Amino acid sequence: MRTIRAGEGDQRQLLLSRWTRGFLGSMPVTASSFRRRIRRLPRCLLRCPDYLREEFMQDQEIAQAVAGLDPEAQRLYRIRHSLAHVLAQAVLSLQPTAKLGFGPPVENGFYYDFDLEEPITAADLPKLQKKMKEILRQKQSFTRTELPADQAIEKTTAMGQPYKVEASSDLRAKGVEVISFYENGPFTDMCEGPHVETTKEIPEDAFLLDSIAGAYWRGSEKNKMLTRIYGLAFARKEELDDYLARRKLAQERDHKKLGRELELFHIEEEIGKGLILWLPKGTVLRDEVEALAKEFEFRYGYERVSTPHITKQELYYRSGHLPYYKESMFPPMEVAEDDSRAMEGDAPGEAAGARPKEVFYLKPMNCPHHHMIYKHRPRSYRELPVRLAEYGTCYRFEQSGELSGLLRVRCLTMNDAHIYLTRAQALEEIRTILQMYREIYAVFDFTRYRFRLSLHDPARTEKYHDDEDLWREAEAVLKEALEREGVEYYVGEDEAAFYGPKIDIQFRNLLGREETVSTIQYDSVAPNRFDLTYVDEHGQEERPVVLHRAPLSTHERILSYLIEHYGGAFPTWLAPIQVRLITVSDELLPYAEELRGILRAEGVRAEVDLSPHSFGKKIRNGAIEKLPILLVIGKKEAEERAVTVRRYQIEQQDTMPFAEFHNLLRDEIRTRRHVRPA
RNA sequence: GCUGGCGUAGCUCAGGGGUAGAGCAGCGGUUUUGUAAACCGCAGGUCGGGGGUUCGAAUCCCUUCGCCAGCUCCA
Repeated sequence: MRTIRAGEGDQRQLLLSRWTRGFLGSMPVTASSFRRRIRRLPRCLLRCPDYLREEFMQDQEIAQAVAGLDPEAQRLYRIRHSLAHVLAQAVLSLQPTAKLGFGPPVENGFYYDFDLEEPITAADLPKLQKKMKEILRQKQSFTRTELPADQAIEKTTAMGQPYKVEASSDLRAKGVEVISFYENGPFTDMCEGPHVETTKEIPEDAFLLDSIAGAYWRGSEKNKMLTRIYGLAFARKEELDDYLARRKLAQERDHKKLGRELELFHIEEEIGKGLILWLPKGTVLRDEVEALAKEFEFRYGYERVSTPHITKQELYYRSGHLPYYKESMFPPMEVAEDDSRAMEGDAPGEAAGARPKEVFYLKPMNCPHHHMIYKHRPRSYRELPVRLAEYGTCYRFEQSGELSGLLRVRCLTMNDAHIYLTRAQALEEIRTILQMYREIYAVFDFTRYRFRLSLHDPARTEKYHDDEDLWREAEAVLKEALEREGVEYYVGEDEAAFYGPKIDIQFRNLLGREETVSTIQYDSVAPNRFDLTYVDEHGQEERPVVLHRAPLSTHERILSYLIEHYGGAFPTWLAPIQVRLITVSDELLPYAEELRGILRAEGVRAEVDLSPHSFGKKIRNGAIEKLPILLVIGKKEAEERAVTVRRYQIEQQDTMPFAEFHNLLRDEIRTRRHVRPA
């Protein structure tokens, strides 16, 4: 039985493992489990950048597996890949001097990168698309030719395609002997393939040039930025339409849009980018999520702490954030007692005298503070694990282009905790953390996530600490915890933190983008840097291990997911307004207000609609605001001390005694039950 | 940070050289209503900011800020 293992050292294997482990899952992977999972491979292939795919396809076993993919997936792959060539052909016909980068198939379609003399804008896309359709109608056939690497380099040079020259030279440098070309009509491209036989196979109405964006050549910031044209492509028109409809639906649920419409949060230019103003309703969401976290953490033996937002630079030299992490931190504040009130514009030093200034930073993380709490007195092995939890607010100077709604911000509040324990306790504790994570996810019915074991790359000494023994131990513990808990996971090579490996939980949002939401990190560095100790049963001082964990991420990030996950229609326990009472006429208001009083006395977020609108309008407003429960009160209900319960998007309405409703509601909120349309 | 696109009323959007518009929301009246929009009226904008071209700029040019998408980054 052949076993494919990650991290076999050579570069190719590393690349391979990086892009395939997600689909191969737990390692080592046996041939049988490999075959079982191979069905999921196409997506991986499609998401894999072109230059890595070449590496990827050279693995015999994988290449064969791909060849054995279901014919439909293969066909789609060929269509998308061929459309990329057709796009390049169309671009060249408009701009013969365009230089070609890579043009691979990707999830939902394809792209091609161009170095253009004349910029192309979105307005040019219809023209290009028309040209592509003309090309398709020409029924051009694709023919493959193979050349020895040397000749391939000559050929690409003769073609006047410098990027292809670079790519072919690199392939030769890696020992590739034969390089293939595909020719269709007047167009030739260096390409691994495979392609359709002729453009006839490509349906004219199932693709669409979608967007234009910049992309660095070979994905490196140091290289020139090329123009990338994205296209959507499917095997049938209905699939394209279906995808477009799904995307439109996803856009309707965009947390930025819902955040504005439902008055959850606001970003004010005058306050600063990436700095969120949480409106009253959004603050309820934060508070409820926080209450959930505190409940779990109490149950799992955490103690809460609280730490300041600014701290002297000395702490960050000790932690190693300075100078290493400096570019992600807000610039320092220099303060001297004498000039702390000095106005901007005063001559520097004038008021300060000779007194040395203190330098403060906004904290980018909570860990250093928690470490100081741990070490404020000697610790005994008897009290380990010590679990310190804080919803800590941190400030990070993220690159401006990275900021996006709630997903990437500059002020964030983390569901943070640090666990201090002996090395022997680590495995059990990590298993317990994993259990807690899964319990928490179950509350929200999360399904679009996967676990990633994020390991270090021993070759990148500049990125990681250099104690290989510690790496081995830490990576083994995380891996074993995952396996003992029966968690499906994949391996992310070169995804560790500098201080240790991690288990990251990758969530996929509605538009398919994946982000780390939760994390569990094994820190082998902090204990030394902070000189953390405990006294063991023999009276010896020992180093504890530190685990960082954040199941509920940051308020900002988890709420961006929750808003999209629920499409703004939150379950009752989470909803900013849980119950709105709507009266058929004003004379019933006193009854409604009495019920509201009863509910609010118990902490239920209930309100009476006192607006001057018509009854119908009040119902409509309640629906637009996506409130989970509207209580309709007419004469009939008032006489019987009843209510009519109307739930969001549930047609069936029930009239019941208020007391009965009250019991149901109490239970629904306590158990955090989500009542949804069937 | 880079590339491209976009900034008009609280929101969604029209207007593309000749003094700024609609719907919704808001406010004031009238209406007292049984399940997704009652009626009438009022108010609301340095057209993101700054500079330029022009007799005249929301409109053309430059610059700056912000937003969006992608790329890069993400302890």
